[in-house]
Amino acid sequence: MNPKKQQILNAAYDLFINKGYNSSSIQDILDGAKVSKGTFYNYFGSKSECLMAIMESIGSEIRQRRMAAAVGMSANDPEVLAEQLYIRIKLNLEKNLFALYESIFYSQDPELKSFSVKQYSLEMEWISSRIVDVFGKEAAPYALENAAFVHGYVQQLIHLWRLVSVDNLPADKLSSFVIRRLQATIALQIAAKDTFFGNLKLPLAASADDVTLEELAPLLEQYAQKLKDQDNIKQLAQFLAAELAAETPRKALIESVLTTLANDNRIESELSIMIEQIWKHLADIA
Amino acid sequence: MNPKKQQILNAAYDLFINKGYNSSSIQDILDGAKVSKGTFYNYFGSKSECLMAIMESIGSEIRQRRMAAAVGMSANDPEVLAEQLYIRIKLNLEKNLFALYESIFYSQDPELKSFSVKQYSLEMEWISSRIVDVFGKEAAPYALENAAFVHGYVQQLIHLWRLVSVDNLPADKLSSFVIRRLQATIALQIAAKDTFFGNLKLPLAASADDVTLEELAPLLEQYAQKLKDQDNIKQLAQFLAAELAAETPRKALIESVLTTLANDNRIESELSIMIEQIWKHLADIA
DNA sequence: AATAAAAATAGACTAACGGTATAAAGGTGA
DNA sequence: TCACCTTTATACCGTTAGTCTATTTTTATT
Repeated sequence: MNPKKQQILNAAYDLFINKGYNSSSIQDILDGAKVSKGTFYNYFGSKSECLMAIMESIGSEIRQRRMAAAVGMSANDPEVLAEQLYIRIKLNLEKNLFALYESIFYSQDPELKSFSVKQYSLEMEWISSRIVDVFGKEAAPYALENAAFVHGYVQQLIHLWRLVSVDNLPADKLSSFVIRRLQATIALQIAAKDTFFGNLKLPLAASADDVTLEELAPLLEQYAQKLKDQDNIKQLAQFLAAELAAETPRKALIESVLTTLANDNRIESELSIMIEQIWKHLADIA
Repeated sequence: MNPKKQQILNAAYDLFINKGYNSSSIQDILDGAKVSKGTFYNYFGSKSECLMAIMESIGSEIRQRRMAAAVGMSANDPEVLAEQLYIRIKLNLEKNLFALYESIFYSQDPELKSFSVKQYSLEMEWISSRIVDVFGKEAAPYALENAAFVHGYVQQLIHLWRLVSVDNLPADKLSSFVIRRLQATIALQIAAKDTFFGNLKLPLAASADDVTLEELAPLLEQYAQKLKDQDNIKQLAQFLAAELAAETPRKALIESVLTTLANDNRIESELSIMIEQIWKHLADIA
């Protein structure tokens, strides 16, 4: 990453989380990053594009940490889900991201708007799929609405905590509490067959789930080629691409490389999404 | 209400819900209301003050409709709660208020910020107290966190609905669904004694609940005196104030007047809050 | 090493914003 | 007629996001 660009991102990041997005002017960013306006607009087409780059990198960090938390654990362990939930809460708290998320969720800027819808959909889709992991296939028809349950409950409990207490939010207690409530309610819901969304699915879910490992291999290869030769990640990604395309992919090797990648915090957004998809489809490999 | 002021409010209202608060300029409002800048600043000290006036009147309308929905029904009927929940959802949908709420919830403007915190607290406090109405005193320690449950769940289901379906949101089905899920989960929660907030309460709860009927009477009288003589509401409010201050208040009469007031859609915010408090304390009267 | 092409940079500039100030015009009741 | 208040129009201020252009720096090529 270009150092000037990184300077700008760092300064914008600090300002956005401390002063809020709308209240931070481009001039503030320029002063903070000690660059001029021309430099800023050389790297970002607009203020909102700068914000999106920041959000993208945060999303990437969350995906990466969540993968790291799941490595070597069984997918149906509710405590792993609670831990993964906790990862986002803690990161959001540490970096004061709530205002940031919400200020763009209801933005009028159409680019920001569609970006945030995509981010939101990804998160809901992720929670849904983890709910199916934990509670089994019979929970699938109820997964999406319970993702809403989890996400909404967490959000409101955080809001309320700030009004009722001056102490730091016990994020670990919060996430395990919500998962406990989820376990209690989802069992009853399945028994009662009480559904709101019915068969409705998120539009992106279909397309994202349909990507097979065979299709992923060339995409991964394509991504790897853009990296510099001396980058370790390039080697790993290219090996992974070749192995996925092979007649008989060696599962243990793939798992090993994935684990290494899941613990590398330099992973970019595009790659982290692919890694997650491979991980998801790992069971398909004999 | 002054016609010019009403003109401004109407124009601002239309703009805020269609273009959003931040994207609507004062000039837009002036053009829409066909008034000059001087007139605007004669009635509102700032753009945010104008927004707050709009939010206030919406809040008043919701309180009034919710009271009307509860008149003559028993307070512990879950279907009444579902109906009252539906009232807000429907109004928010009709008037496209979600963007408005969220755009001010995370505002940097300190006045707007504290205003929205107050509005939010009032809503959570209201849901909490209704939960105690419906599920009894044993639900009290869990009321606040289940208010978070209800509010957050509703919010997320609405968000998601817009992503998964092009149809109109079935707001009635949504509210009764959430109340059903609440009934299911809260029983289990009480049995398991699983609490997150514990004894923590919203700070304003204590002060608002402590207002007695005796203290309310002079406040009501004070409010009534500001009204015009020919206003029917003045007569009703003054009668109510006198009756509350009487040695032996006649419950049936008070209830009758409250019912009349609850169905009058001209009621202002300040009065509607008082009416709600009287209604809440009605059981105290012999 | 010299030079040409390309990329990065600084900063002046624009239009629009929220909000203030002021002077003139209009309306109302005594 | 007069005093008083509301409304209007408009000029003005500081600040905003974004554009444009001239200059400097970097890179590639010979």
